[in-house]
Amino acid sequence: MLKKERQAYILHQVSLHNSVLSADLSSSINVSEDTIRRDLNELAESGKVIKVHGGALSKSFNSFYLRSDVYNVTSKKLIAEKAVSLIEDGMFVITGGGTTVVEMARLLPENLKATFFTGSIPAAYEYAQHPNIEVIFIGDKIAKKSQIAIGGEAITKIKHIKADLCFLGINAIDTEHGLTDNDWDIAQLKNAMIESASKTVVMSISEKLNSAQRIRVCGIDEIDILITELEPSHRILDAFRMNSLTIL
Amino acid sequence: MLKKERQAYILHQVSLHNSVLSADLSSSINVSEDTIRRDLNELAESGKVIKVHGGALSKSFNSFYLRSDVYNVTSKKLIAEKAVSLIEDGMFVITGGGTTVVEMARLLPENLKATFFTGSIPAAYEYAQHPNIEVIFIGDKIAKKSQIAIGGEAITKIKHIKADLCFLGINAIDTEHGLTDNDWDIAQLKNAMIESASKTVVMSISEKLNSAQRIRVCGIDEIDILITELEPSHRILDAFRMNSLTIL
DNA sequence: CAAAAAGCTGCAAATTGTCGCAATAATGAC
DNA sequence: GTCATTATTGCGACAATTTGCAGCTTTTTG
Repeated sequence: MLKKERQAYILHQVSLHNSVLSADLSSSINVSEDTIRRDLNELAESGKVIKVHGGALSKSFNSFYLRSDVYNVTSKKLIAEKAVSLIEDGMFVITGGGTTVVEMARLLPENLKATFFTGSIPAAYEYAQHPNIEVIFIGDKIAKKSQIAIGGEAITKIKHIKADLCFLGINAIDTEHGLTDNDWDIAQLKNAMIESASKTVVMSISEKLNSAQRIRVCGIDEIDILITELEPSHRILDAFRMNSLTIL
Repeated sequence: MLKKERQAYILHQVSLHNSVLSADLSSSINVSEDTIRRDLNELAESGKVIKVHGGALSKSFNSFYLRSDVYNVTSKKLIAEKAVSLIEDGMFVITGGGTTVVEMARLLPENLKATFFTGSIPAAYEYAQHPNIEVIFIGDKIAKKSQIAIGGEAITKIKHIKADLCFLGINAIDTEHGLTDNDWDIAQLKNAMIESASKTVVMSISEKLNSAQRIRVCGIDEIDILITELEPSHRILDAFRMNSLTIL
């Protein structure tokens, strides 16, 4: 079998099954795995497949999420960067959904090894792109608006988790009412997450500070760390600092 | 043998087998390999064949494999359309992941009201875009390659579901080995889904018919409906029809 | 962390390709 | 018919490509 012919066969198999193993190919065409590897390298270099340990993947498979964020991206990136610095190797982290969390997911350093729990589809998708992170999806009925799993099932599952950190993007926070939200199910979920984690980190752009919504998630005293896009010393944050929150 | 005659013979062989080896030609026409090479060079220069190390390939050879990408999309759409026609209002449907399933998700009619269970992130994302569909995500550890939840947790959850229909995109199927896959976890998952549903529908482009992978998912008798891009009466499908599968 | 699997590097053997050259066949002019 | 010219072919030496193997490193997995 000619080299090109073999590579064409490999491409064909990849497009057929979305992935191939070097060992399978080797035995089905009767050439050494070295040869297959060299073929895969060439195909990967010319961009026809994506090479992975042990085989190759179809290129078209992984790209269904378009990055179409618009609003407050730079603030959210700033927040996300501060958030990432809190995560250490080996940690169990539970996170909600929302754009800030997704932004954080994208900024996780490549070599970080940790386990992430989430019920948010976009967040889970981002975590799954990361090479060293274990992703556990907390399933239940999916709320359309927020693309997050809500319901008793999810809450029970969350209660069985003991995480080191909980990251939440939030809708409203003030020192009087604490953390509030406008969706009952989401509020329950966030509450459960907070109770399951040793430390709770809330992330918010400064606009949302000192505002309140209808439904209470938890009191200010259950939150440990507050991250905004501002300097930690900014005076808007004074009130929170006085409630013994750590400000980043 | 005249030069032109020889080249015509070579062209004939190429169109017949899609590829030729210089050594084979040399021995079958009794000329030196040098001569063959010179012929191949000329044929390649005038664009009649594609020359490669050791021989030559038919020009249509490459486009045959390149076309298959595009061509597969349309077949997958065809398959998805047939699949959609099986779903009725009020049904409980459980589905796997994979491109065919995602394609089906995109084609669900706007007014359809049904409940969908899945553990696939891309599929759940698509279902969640639909206005009238309830989406239940079956959570567990996410397998990176396939973006699908796998593990005992997911399987237990699936076993508690009683669905009307199960849709699976598949890797390989034949009448002898039944449904087979190349990933152990995915195979377990598919098996659980099949057992939880009254009717199982498998979707496959015809190229995957009559092929087998390493791990068995279930026997052919546990499958009810087979959908391919072909006409149901196509003779490739005869073997499956004889196993009392409904073919669409 | 240790065993197993996969990958990489350098190397040697085999195959294939190229170039120049000479022998031969074909062609056309005389 | 003869001769010169040209095209074609095969040969030998050398270059390039391809492939498998052994030893070692990296990655994965339990």
